[in-house]
Amino acid sequence: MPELPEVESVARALRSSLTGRRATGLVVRWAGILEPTPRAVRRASVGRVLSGVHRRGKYLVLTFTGDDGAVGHVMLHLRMSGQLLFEPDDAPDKHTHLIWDFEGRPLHYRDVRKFGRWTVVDDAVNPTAMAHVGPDMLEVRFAEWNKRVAHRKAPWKSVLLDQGVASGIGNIYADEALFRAGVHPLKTPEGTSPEKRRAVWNAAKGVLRLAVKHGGTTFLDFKDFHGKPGNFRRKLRVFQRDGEACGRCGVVIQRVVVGGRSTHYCPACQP
DNA sequence: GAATACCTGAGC
DNA sequence: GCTCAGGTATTC
Repeated sequence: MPELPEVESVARALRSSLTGRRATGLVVRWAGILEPTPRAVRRASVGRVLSGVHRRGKYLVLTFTGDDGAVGHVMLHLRMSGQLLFEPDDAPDKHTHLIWDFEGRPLHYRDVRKFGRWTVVDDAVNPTAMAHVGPDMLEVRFAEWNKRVAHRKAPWKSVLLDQGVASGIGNIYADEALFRAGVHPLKTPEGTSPEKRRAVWNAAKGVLRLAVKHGGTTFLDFKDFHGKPGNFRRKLRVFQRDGEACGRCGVVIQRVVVGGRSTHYCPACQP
């Protein structure tokens, strides 16, 4: 579930609670999460101090520095259901796959669907493994983003979800951004005026920023670092509101499938 | 692009 | 029992 705002909330929590602390142990309960191997992840991190947390789109890179100056980088992607819980009240359950120890303080990684990955990578900011990931949606300027989308013939919905164009938008915020911009999800960037493209860029950044401010959106199981849900859900205008009246115009919100993803829009506000 | 694969759980 | 789910990589 986690999209850019949810991952940003995780990044901030890691920075404030764990940077400067040493990873003193790692219990692996489901090894498929760790790439290329559990041993490699352990070697990159355990015994070293967490010295940096970088985020680009939905990706995090944690940097660990040893007393000898050696450095390891571990890229983390939560995919659909990954959660990081710091000093949780709940005991580990069958979905708790990793238990990190930071000098006596436990950090649990839970992931019901086991899609998330922790991968040893070669750099904090531009790892080879992220070569196909575009600039962060909150960072990219309009001129650069416009260059990347202008000639695309795929539906807007698919282009917003393409992490190679710009990274961070997922299914929820793609629908919300297009609603706010007043653009139909099946229209294409190529067939959209530059002014309207700017409106999409602006709406995407706006909704992401607002969601960051509200701690993200909780649908199924997003929990923040301290086990609390995000409270942006009540701000959603179209996502999973098909069949309801649009809050702006009263017309019934529709659901269609675009690129295999469920897509929600108001046919009147998004012509 | 579309289908499929990776997984488990919720809801019907 | 079947369909769907906030993501992404891979394969026609």
